[in-house]
This record gives sequence, C-alpha cells and structure tokens, in this order.
Amino acid sequence: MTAMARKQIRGEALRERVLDIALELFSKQGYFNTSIHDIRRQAQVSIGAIYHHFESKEALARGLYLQLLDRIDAEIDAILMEQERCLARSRAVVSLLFELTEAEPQVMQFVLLAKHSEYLPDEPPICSSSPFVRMRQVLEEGIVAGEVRQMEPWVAATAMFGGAMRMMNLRLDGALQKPLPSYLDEVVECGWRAVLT
Amino acid sequence: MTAMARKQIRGEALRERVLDIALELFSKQGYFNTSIHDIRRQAQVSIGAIYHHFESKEALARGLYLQLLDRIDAEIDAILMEQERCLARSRAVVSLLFELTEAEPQVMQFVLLAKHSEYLPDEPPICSSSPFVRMRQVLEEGIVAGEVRQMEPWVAATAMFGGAMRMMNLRLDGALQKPLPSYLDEVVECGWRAVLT
DNA sequence: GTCTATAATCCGATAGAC
DNA sequence: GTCTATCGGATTATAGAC
Repeated sequence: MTAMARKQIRGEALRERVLDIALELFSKQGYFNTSIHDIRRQAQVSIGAIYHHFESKEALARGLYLQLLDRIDAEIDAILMEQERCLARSRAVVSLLFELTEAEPQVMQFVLLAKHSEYLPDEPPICSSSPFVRMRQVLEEGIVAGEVRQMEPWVAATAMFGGAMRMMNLRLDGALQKPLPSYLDEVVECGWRAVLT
Repeated sequence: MTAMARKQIRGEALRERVLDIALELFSKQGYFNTSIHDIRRQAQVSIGAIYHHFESKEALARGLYLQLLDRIDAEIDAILMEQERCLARSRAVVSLLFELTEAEPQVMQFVLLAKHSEYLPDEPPICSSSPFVRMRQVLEEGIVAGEVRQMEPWVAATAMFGGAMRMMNLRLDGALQKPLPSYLDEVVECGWRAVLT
C-alpha cells in the first residue's frame, strides 16, 4: 500500500494519465514541439513507464487520435439513431460539435484541426474517417429523400457543415468572443438554406 | 564567368531558389519534417549560403509565409477594385482560390492549411490576416447594402466561404477527383443562398 | 511495471577559409 | 557571398536494475 500512499499511479491508470497529458500538450503546443520528456515531467511518470505502454511517440499519438475519433463517431451514431430527417440530423451534429468545442477544446483542436498527416504518415486523411463519412451520408440521404435539392453530394456536405467548421476554427483561434452554441441557430439556418430544395 | 558556367546560382537568384525549395518541402512534408539539410541538398546550395540569406529556419518559413500571404492579398485587392457587388465579389474570390489551389496546390497547402502557430509562435492567427479580413468585409458591406440579410457578420462570412474552403481542403487531401473550378457554380450558389436576403 | 542512466542519432546554427 | 567542417544540444529509444 505504500505505493498508493505515495499517490503513485500504475497500470491502466498510468496509461490513461499519459494519454490525458499527451492530449493536453499535443493540442496546446503541437506534436513536434512536445517531447517525451515533456509528457514524462507533466504526468510525473518515468520514460520507461511510457515506453512500456506505448511502442513509440508516434504510436502514442495514433492511439490518442483513433480513440478520440471513435468517441466522436459514437456520438454521431447516437444522433443518427435518434433523428430521422436531414435538417434535424444536421442541426444535432452541428450542436454536438459546437458543444464539444466549448467543453473540450483540446479534443477538437487535436482531432479536427491538427495536421495528422505530418506525424501519422500512414493514417488515411481525416476526411475519409467515419465521422466525416457519416456527415456526408446525412446529406446524401437528404437528397434521395427530396429534402435537399439535387446536387453534387460533396458540395452539399461542405455547404451544410463547412460554415460550422470554420466557426469552430475561429473560436479555437480566439477570434470569437461568444461561445459557439450562441451561434447555433444562425449557422444551421445558413447551412440549411444553402442546400434546401 | 566560371561560376556561372558551372551553373552555380548566386545572390538574389539563390535566395529565391531556396524559397522555392522550402515551399515545396514544407508543403509536402511539413515544417518539422524538413531539415535545413534537406533544403540544402534539394536546392544544391550550401548551408552557409542559406544562413547568409536567412537568419534562421524559422525566419525562412516566416518570410515565405508573409510573401505568399501578400500575393494572395494583392489578388483579392484587385478583385475588390473590379467588382462592386457582394455576390460578384464573393464569386470572384472563390474562383481565385479554386484556380490557385489547382495551379499551385503547394501555396494553398502551406499558406491556408498549415498550422503556422506551431512554428511561427509570434505570428497572429491567419484568420486575422488581411485576406481573411477583406473576405469578411465583403459580407459586412453586403449586409449594409441590403444585399445580404441582417445577421452576425462572422456567420455570414463563414457561410459564404466556409463551404468553398472545405472543398479546397478535400481537393488537397485527394478526396475530390474533379478540379475545383468545375464545382464553382454550385459552391457559389450554396454560399449565396445561405446569406441571401 | 516502473525506474534511472545512457546510447545513438539528428538538428540548427556557427566558425573560419576562400 | 559561398563554401566545408564541426559544435553543442535535444530527441527518441533502449538497457538493465529493482
């Protein structure tokens, strides 16, 4: 019990602590400006412990990236189960992204805005990841259902969600003073007008 | 004349050659994956020559960034002189961005899509740079003129240009098969519907 | 499983000749 | 102005004790 008494962290808890700190530093400083020693110092663990749980710095970043992407994907999945119509789905997705950006800016910074291809060379581009594919499908199904006018699906998807993503970008860069959800109605209305029949 | 006979490059020509190669490598591999030695090798110049023209690797990247930003700004300036109305201006800007992305993908990759804050920590975020400010002003003036409906200017600008910028992103990531200009009409129509009175 | 110490490598920048 | 050679430092990853 002395180990626990000294508040040392071990096993799975240590692994998750390292992931937490890595997310914080990667999103704040970027992958290349963050050394393994930075993570070691902030997480108060040893280099050896980190390399016991992760094969390499790149594998650590990849694990973090895929885990967070999965989480977002699960939340989008839940929305698609709940909502049937294109407008309601789109609104719920934008709302989710806006809320997440406010609640966990680091997650959005790291997952959606970072240039993963520079440090995860073998990962497919994020636009082909499941959350983005689902978002495009929302629009494609809207076209089939006649809720969205006949148009190139890529254009429909970027028209619906592109403005929202730029707003997230501006918020994370400090350009927007007010929290994103306060813009939700206007942003969704713009996106919907853009694709409406 | 022996130096020229050996096709050695000197002076201003060398400086520009270094900038060219730096753009190519930075945009293809990223800033941190590109070493000064990579640039030296590809440009066939010496380390000493590079450090004679540029104070540091960071200063080299900053010079490149500001130069390309200025160039885009000048082109947007020309559009604003030519066109008076909001729709025509917006269309011309999107057209310019699309053409530029096809003609010089590296420029757009490096200027618009890279995370400059990671290696140019003292530069202001790109959303506060002149081209982006002008693009927002186009929409603000459209609101004043009654061409665009009354709305939050940030939302209007992201609604008009956000979809186009996502399309550029998709094209640079290899997701879109057809060149961007073939989507111009649809993209501009979407943006305009989004903000139309 | 976790630790410390260190190996092996690479990078940005400088020195000094020409 | 341009070159070559090299320094000092930081980084990732490993070795081996506990």
